[in-house]
Amino acid sequence: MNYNKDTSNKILDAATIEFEERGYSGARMQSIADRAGINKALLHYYYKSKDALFQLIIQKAINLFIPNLTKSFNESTDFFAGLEEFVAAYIDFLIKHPRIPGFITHEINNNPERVLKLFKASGLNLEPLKQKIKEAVHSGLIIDIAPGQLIINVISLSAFPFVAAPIITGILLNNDKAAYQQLMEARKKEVSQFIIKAIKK
Amino acid sequence: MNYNKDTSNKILDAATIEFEERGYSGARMQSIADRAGINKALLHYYYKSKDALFQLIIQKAINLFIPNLTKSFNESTDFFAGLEEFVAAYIDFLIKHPRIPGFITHEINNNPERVLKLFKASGLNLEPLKQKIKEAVHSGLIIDIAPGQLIINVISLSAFPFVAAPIITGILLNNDKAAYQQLMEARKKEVSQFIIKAIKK
DNA sequence: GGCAAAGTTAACCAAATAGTTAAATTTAAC
DNA sequence: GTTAAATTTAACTATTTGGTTAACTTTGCC
Repeated sequence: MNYNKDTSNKILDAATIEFEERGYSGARMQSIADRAGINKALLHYYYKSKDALFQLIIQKAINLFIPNLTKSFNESTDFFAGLEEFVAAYIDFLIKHPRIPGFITHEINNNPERVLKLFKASGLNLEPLKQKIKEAVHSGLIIDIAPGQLIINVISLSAFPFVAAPIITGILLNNDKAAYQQLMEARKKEVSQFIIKAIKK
Repeated sequence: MNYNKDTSNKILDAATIEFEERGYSGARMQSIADRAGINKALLHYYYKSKDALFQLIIQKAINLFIPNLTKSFNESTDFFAGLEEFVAAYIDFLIKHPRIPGFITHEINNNPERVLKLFKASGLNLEPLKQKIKEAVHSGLIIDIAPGQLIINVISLSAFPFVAAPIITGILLNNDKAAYQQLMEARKKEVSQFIIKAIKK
């Protein structure tokens, strides 16, 4: 069995686009082959099945989506600076991969067991982060807020505008895509400021 | 052509569940028939096609999803009270229809033109709300924030935790579904408080 | 019980889909 | 030019899917 690394990557890139755009059910192997500029037989030569390919793609998406939350905060001596840094980096990442949150949330709602297993396999550990939030509360630095709620708020404000991109663009911005991009860029700072103001004592 | 209203509704309910769970591509007419407790031939007798059925379901979902934003705020003399009222009612609605935001965002990313058309057909007009936010900024009641950004933040904080329900339940709450329900109930108040603190001068 | 309305069955259709296979062709390296 | 590696072609398979149809059965009403 021989593989060309270039071809393999072309397939992965094509499959990423296809699965992100259409989800597992809507994606088509022929379409992936077309996108990759190969024939379907070669696609099956390189990747055993649709399912095998999907597994790789969503695993990668999850590993990209899960920011190293604990690292970002643990390395920052200043709670608020760490938050700002995280939000900016995270939104920046999402600007480059705008479809990932929607892809993941759709698939995890379709097959919770399978996708959650991948989340857990990624080694995500939120306890240090929760602890750090608790300490900030305890020390009087921020208001009394449950760590889980704060984490949810941070991710919601960062990710949902990408999930809802067509609505925002179409309804709020009169189909002005450039305006949408500006809005997202602006959120790198606006979201963290919003959050900090909300929690600062 | 004769129709039994009861049967018609059973089909709509079944289709709602099927489309919300699997999306358009993943939904199966046989599955919808099974859920409704009828045979597939009758399903086609009542609804011409998968597409026709889907159109009805997503139209209804959008009409439910779009809260009457302007009404809620226009009727409230107090900006913050109006915000609190809206958030509580909106999250309450989402608790009852937890899959709607994920359904809509997935489908609108799959077929933006079609779904956006439905949004526009729903008569949503955000200008009065934007105006009200501008006035609150101008009068010094709230910080200087772009109306669009505030609207995005309110909807993000309200809706995304439902889109991300399996992640929150599985990762943050150790698969404790009751805890998830409590968390969502708590958000009726926590979200509005978070927002008000973030924007209040 | 009769009859019309509503629903079911069973078989069917065409198209699409993921996947397969062997032979042929092209590419790349020497 | 030769050869091995990589890719393509063309045809195929089995299954699934949305949709159809006519005959039959069940239900509800009078």
